[in-house]
This record gives sequence, C-alpha cells and structure tokens, in this order.
Amino acid sequence: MPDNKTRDEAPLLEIQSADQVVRHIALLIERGELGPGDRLVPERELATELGVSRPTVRAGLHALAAMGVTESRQGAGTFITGGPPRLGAGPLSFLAALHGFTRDQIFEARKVLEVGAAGLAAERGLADRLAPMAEEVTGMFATLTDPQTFLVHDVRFHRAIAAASDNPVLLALVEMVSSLVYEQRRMTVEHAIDLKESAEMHRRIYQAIRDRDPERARAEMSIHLELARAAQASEQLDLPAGVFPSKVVGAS
Amino acid sequence: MPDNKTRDEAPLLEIQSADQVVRHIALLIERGELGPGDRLVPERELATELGVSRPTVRAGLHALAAMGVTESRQGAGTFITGGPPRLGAGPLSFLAALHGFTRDQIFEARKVLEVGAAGLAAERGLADRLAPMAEEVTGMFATLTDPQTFLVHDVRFHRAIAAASDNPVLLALVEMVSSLVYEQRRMTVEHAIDLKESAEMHRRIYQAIRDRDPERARAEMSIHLELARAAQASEQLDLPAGVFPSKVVGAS
DNA sequence: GTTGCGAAATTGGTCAATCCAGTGTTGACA
DNA sequence: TGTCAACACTGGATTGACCAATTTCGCAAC
Repeated sequence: MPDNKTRDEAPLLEIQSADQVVRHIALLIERGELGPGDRLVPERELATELGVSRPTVRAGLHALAAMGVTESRQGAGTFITGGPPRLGAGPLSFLAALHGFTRDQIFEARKVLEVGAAGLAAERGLADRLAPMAEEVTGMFATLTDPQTFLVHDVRFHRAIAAASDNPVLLALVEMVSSLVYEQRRMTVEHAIDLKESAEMHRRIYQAIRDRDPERARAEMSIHLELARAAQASEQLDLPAGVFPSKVVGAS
Repeated sequence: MPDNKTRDEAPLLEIQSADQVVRHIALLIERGELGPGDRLVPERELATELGVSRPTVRAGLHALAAMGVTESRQGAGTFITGGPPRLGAGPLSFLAALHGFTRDQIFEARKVLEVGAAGLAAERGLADRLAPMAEEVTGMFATLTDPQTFLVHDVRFHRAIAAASDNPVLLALVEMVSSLVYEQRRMTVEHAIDLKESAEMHRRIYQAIRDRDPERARAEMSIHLELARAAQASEQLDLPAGVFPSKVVGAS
C-alpha cells in the first residue's frame, strides 16, 4: 500500500529499517504466503531483498521472536511459530514488575477471564471438550498427596476450560494471565492446603459445564478463584508481583 | 506426550546472548533499579558490562522494544516505557492473522473483558472515575453527525470504564483487544448506523455504573457489545480478521 | 542396491570497526 | 547576560568476517 498522505500527526515517512523487516513479514503473513510452521527466507536473502544490512534484518527478527511470532534455530532457519495460538507471558511480566501489579489484581483479571470462559464453555457444551476436563479432575483426586503433580492437573484443567470456550483469543488471554500466577505458584505449592476441597471445587465446575448450566459454571468458577486467591495470599504473604519466568521470551 | 526431539522444551542452560541482555534489564527492573521513564545505560557501556558486542545488545533492546518495555530515541538514549501500563497490539495482531481469528471471536473476548470491567467499575463506584465517562458520553451526543469524532469518544468511553475497574491488568487487556477492533473500524465507520442509539446505550451503561448497580452494568454492556458486533458485521461483511495497524510495534 | 558416515554447504549467532543522524550540552561570542 | 554554533554523546545502520549448529549429499562400505 502506498503511503497515505493524510497522517494526523508525526510524519513517519522515514520508517525504521528494523520495523520495515517486521512489516514485511507481517505483509507476507497477511497475504497468506506465510503460515504457522513455515520457514522464511534466510537472513541474508531477506537482507538483499529489502535492501538493508543483515544486522538490521536480525534486529527485526529478534523483535518478531520477542512477540512470539517466529522461532529461530541455528543452522536450520527461522520459522513462524507453530502450535496453538499463544501470547508470551513476557510482556505481562514486565508490565507487572514495572507497575507493581498486585497479586490480587492479577487474580481479579484472571477471574474475569476464566469466569467468562467457563460460562461460554457451558453455553457451547461441546461434547468433545468435556473429556480432557474430566480427565484432569480425576487426575487431581488421584494426586491429593502430591502437590506438584496436583498443580499440573490444576493448570491443565483451567486450560481445558478455556479451550472449551472455543475461543482462541480467550484461550490465549487466559494462558497469558494464568502463567503469571502459576510460575511462582510452583514454589509455594508444597505447603499447600486443602487439596481435597480444591479438587471438589474443580469437580463442581466441571459438572456445571457438563450440565450446560452457564450460570452455575460462572458462579462455581467465581467462588473457586476467590478461594484460591485467599489461599495463595496466605501461602506467601508479601512477595512482589513481578516475578519473571525462567525463560522470558518464550516458555513451554 | 513424547514430542519429537526437535520440539523439546528444556534448553534452560543454553543462554542466547541476546536473551542475556533482556534478562539483565529484567533483573534491574525486578530489583527496582529501573522504573518507568528511567534511562538505560548507553548501548556501548551495556555491551562492555555484559561482555557482549554492541549488535547483540541492540538485538536484545529490539526485543524489549517489541514487548513494549523500552523506547529508544536516537541521540537521546533508551528509556523504560513510561505512562500507563500498556500491552502492545502487535502480538495479538500477528496471532489473529496467523490463526485466522474471526471478528466474532475477538468481539466475544472483548465482551468477556469489558462486561467484567463494567461490573467491577460499578462495584467499586469510584467517584473520581465517573467524570471521564460522563464527558465522553456527552461528547458522543455532541458528534452524532461526525462519525470519526464519535468513534474517538466511543473508544475513550470504553477505556474510561476499564480504567474505572481500577485494575491495570484488566485495563491493559481491554485496550489490547479493543485496539484490534478499532484500528480497522476507523475505515468503515463512515457509513455507520444509528449513532443516536449507540450513544443512548453508552449512556445507559454509564448510568448503571454511576448507580453502582453491577448487574445492570454487566447487562447493558453485554447487549451493547452484542449489538455493536452485529452492526459491524453488517458494515463490512467478510474481511479477514488479521489486519495490522499502521505501526505494528507501538501505536499512539 | 542399500546403508552408513563424514565432508561440505547452508544458516543462524556473534563480533569488530566504522560511519551516519539526531540530541543535548556547553562555552565562546555578541 | 543572553544566543547560538560547535562538539561530545547516543542510537541507527553498514560491511565484512568468523564461529557453531544443522542439514544435505556424495562416496565408500556392505
């Protein structure tokens, strides 16, 4: 597209060369010439194509990698990120650290997202999404004495609900916010409390969704997260909210 | 789940030099030695400090800039992003384009977020957050014949509600998702429909929040977004969802 | 003909030195 | 005392080279 002359403010006719790389890839993706898993042209070719130097190309690719769009493997090439839609937790982590987000605030945002997701999941009532949720619930009951493994099932259960909402945007958001909580939860879960009751709550949420009762699903999820928030608050009292995951840019 | 060896997930010890830069900045932020608006050490010094070359430092800084953590001004320096907490729309735009998010899906996620925000705003009932909302509503009624300006007030109203939720995480999420919609909305709003009715709906939302009636606030916001979704669907029929804003990394 | 292995080509990762382009400061001059 | 031009500083970008991981492919052995 040609530069539109009606630009309200700062005349950015001179674009940053690094952004030019990002925009170029964006264009290729937009046009469908590049999809998840695809490999893009080598840095050197890209450099000559765009008429910029290789370090510049690399800068743009680093930016894309930071946004979770690409992954580079030395010797192999640079690829568009495959797998399910994901938003890295990095940006949120930085925001949390910079502005001192409270754990309560994070939990509140999570509550909004997951309560909505649970409601949608119940409304949709997709049968094939129920099995994964049920499996994680039984997994919880089976690991009441193993907090670490229990937490894994916990995480997966909540992800399964978000997935059952059948909305990838919501799923990505839920995972982004949740990862902020879980990352450090791993450390404190050892002296956790009342895993039995926690498993029961999850079961009730599952049943509500299975029964296609959105209102009950929302209510159960709401009280569950409220209790979880209180429980975690008692586990660790005043740790700062901005805790960075072990790998900032992209983690599993 | 035995993944093939190319997709394993534990190269923790292997540190990319660029990531080292990111991590270093993250550490400084975490320790409170760097806050919003602060200026970073010059690239050259940073390079010698970390024992890497300057291009490597630049790569890391580009990654940070892509995450919205830093901003660089030629000749001045690199600064930690100031202002209110923001999540760039870039990552979500790419995700939308890559995975073909539907406009309906985006609206649905927005609905979850903004309905929750409206509810919280009504629960909180912070007096000093009401004025901005009221102002935007009157602004809408004053520009019923000027769709472009009307849209500006529309955007600001929704942002004011998210701000009134008094949860910066929620605010950041709302803005991130909303920006996906608004960016292209600008183009189609010319032949918009029923600005009067739209303004009325916004007024009802405002009144519900002002009356500290969370349930009504949620309901009004819900039907408003539902109608807005339908309206926009009729404006433009089948455009792809992945439309990139004019400036990918950080917009005004 | 098939298989195994290793050398070579490919590709990303890094470094060094150099120049350019804005920005801010400072000190000389009016 | 006030102005403004020169200068040091900082990010932006380039060229060229080398290293390391991966892939590819041909050659030799079976």
